[in-house]
Amino acid sequence: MPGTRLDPIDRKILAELQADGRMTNVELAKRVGISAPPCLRRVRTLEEAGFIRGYHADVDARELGFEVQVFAMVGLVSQAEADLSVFEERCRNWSLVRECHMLNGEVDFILKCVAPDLSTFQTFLTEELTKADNVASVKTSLVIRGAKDEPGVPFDILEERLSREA
Amino acid sequence: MPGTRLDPIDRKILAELQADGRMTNVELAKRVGISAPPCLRRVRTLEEAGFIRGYHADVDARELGFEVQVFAMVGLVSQAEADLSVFEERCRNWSLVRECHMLNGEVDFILKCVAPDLSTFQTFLTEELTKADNVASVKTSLVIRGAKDEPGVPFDILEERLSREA
DNA sequence: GTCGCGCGCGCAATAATATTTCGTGTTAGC
DNA sequence: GCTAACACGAAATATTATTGCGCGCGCGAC
Repeated sequence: MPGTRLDPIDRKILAELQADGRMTNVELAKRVGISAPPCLRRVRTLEEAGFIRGYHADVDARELGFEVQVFAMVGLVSQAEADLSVFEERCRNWSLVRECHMLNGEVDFILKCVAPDLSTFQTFLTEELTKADNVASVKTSLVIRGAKDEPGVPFDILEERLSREA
Repeated sequence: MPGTRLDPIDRKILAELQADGRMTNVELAKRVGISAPPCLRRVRTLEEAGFIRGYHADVDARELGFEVQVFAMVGLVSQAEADLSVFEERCRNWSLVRECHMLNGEVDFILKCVAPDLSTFQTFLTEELTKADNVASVKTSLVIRGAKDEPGVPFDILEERLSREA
């Protein structure tokens, strides 16, 4: 809701919980400078308003044996809305595919995929992805190494922007 | 540690905490079928062993006014290790850049960026990224819409694979 | 085989945290 | 200036986390 403007305390709460989602409410309250009860109420409100979608443990995929990470650029034959939706739904059902974003430009979709090894991915690629209806082209790139991986919101930019407005 | 093999209960714990990182320990214990104290001990062990890197609230960027998401493919002039490291370090310091992965193939890096609006991103692109030392080429693609975004490990594939081994 | 030994569980007690209840101060609107 | 809505914080209560044992199981030594 754009009408529901957040105050500095709410933004601090979001930033803190983004950094550490299991922080206790008393610790959070201390950090944002209010007492525990109103702090908890704010968190609940933020959750219900959709600012917080959920909480997740960040599990190390590599430690669990998922050695391979691949970006796949997919071009479709038809870009009619119905066909786009069908492809998106298919991506949601492939658990190797962790992300699927529709792009502008020459490529229609970018997929981020994870697999235990290359052969598992290759099987998926040749037997599932490229064979899927409406898929015209697939170009893949293996991730050699990750340099930064911090899903989330850059709160520093948000604060900077807000202070400039004021 | 590849020596430290996880048992089915540990994997269930990881899967549950990935799905809901704020689940109480008693609830988690109930779900994995053991009592609370050993469950908590397992969680702590998994954290210390690095299987769990941390916990994060999933904050809705769009609700906070970050309307623009962009993938940038970056080519460098030099791929010498020292130069790669320099570029990676720079990415870590750009808060617009949330992810940075080194790729094989024609492109050296893929960056996932987030910005409040297009002009903010364009400024970053023209004033920072393309002007940075060693950057040879940048090709950007705007995300039109997201169809799936579930960072994490596909535990169903892990279980399938383990049962096949047995 | 059987005797320990180590490991991991669960019960019970304690400490910490979450959550509810309620009284108070502050502020916007009239 | 008065009132109503709102958000805070103190205190009480309910839940949860955490610690401290004692027990049973499985495994290796003898």
